[in-house]
Amino acid sequence: MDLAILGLLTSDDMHGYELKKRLGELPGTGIHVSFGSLYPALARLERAGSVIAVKPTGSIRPTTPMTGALSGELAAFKSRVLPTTAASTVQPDMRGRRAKKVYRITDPGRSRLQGLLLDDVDDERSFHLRVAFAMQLEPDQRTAIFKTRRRQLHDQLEAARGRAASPATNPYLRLLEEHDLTTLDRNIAWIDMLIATPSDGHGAVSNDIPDALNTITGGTSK
Amino acid sequence: MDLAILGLLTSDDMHGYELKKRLGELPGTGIHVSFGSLYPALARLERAGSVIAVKPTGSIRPTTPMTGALSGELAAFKSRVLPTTAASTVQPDMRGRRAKKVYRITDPGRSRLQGLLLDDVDDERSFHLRVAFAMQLEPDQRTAIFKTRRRQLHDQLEAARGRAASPATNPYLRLLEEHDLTTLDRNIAWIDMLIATPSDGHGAVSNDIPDALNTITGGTSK
DNA sequence: GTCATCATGTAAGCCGTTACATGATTGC
DNA sequence: GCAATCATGTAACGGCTTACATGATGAC
Repeated sequence: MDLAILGLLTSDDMHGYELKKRLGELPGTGIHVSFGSLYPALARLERAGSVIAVKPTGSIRPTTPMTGALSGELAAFKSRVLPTTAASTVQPDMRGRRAKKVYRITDPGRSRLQGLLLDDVDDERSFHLRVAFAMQLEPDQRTAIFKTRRRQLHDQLEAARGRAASPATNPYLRLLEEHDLTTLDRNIAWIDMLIATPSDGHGAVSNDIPDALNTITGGTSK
Repeated sequence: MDLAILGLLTSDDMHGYELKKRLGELPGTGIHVSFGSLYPALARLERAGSVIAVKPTGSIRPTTPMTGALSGELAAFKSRVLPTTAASTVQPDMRGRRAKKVYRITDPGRSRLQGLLLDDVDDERSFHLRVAFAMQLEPDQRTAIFKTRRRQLHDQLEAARGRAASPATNPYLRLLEEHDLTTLDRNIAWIDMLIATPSDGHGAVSNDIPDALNTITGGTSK
């Protein structure tokens, strides 16, 4: 949750309502966060200094480095916060709708994001989140995460293959079993592609999965 | 959770510890139920009359390790248990002694299972559970569930396609987007196969279909 | 001037987890 | 007899959801 928020705020300042929308639009997952968890999370992140609220005075991205201590940074931001004036409401739709509370990630927040990205991945959703924000990581960290996830899936596949040896009791269970196996295989191949993709994006293309990579998984019968 | 327990107990009488193992072996999902939720759930189901505890006949227990042929062993185990009647209820916890509690689903429990299976499906996991226990449903109910899920995925796919129109900001986000689209497409095709599969299991064979459907990203007709 | 939408928040509660505590069985 | 595993439970806690409560803004 925190990961998703901080990851999205890396690209743009946003208020809670919009954050929720963007969260739901993240591919690969069916993340639908409710306001009841989103707003408390934002409040918590703000208290922790990972994000700050800026008034929507026309969101000019700061070009100043902001490499100070937390308190210094907060003070700096507070000093540039401007009160909402009649002038700012004169242009209603020029910069999007007027938001009550627009959040911006801080340098400590960026560190927090780094840490969260390096946390153990347990399920598909959290891995997809890591992929979505993979650009925030160093190439070798990225690769390490991909490989760790690859091993997880590989182990699951081994286990599933072992189970699949015994005959399934009914047709739907059998289809589910097969679907599981091919899905695992496919996801492993996808991760191999991720690993082979350089950050500049000029590497492998999705339709071009090398056969060489498939054999690493143990060669799923096709 | 209740669904998974009742579904598994439909095939075999089981005690909690084993239930947990079998739950983890269900294909298509990474269901890892903890004891802390499993045992209270069993107690609740027992209070509700959905399951009853049956006692092992005593002397002989299966001493062979659980690795290997599960069904045969379970059948052998099952033959050694007797239902516990109200009058002859043995209370193993008298004087603080603990005993294995083998649970068996009741007729009310089977009704409960039916109801749970017909509940709204929200995510992948719960749909996979429905597929795993699809044989407990009438063919038309089964088909209705499949089609409902198909429509969900179809809508998601439409939405994802709309989003994919705008250019992805970085290579990993783009790959994630593509993976999402093809995954949705593939899962829809799988559901089509489920719909086309009769309960006797002599219909479509999974190996016939996936290769043809795998590469398509844009062609979910129907 | 009122309705839909945008926008933020709080409270109660469900569902599951980890950590803890205990007892029974098997193998050596 | 002692360790490892099998087996059952309880307690504390955490994350997320639904339902509730409130207010601002723009369209008509």
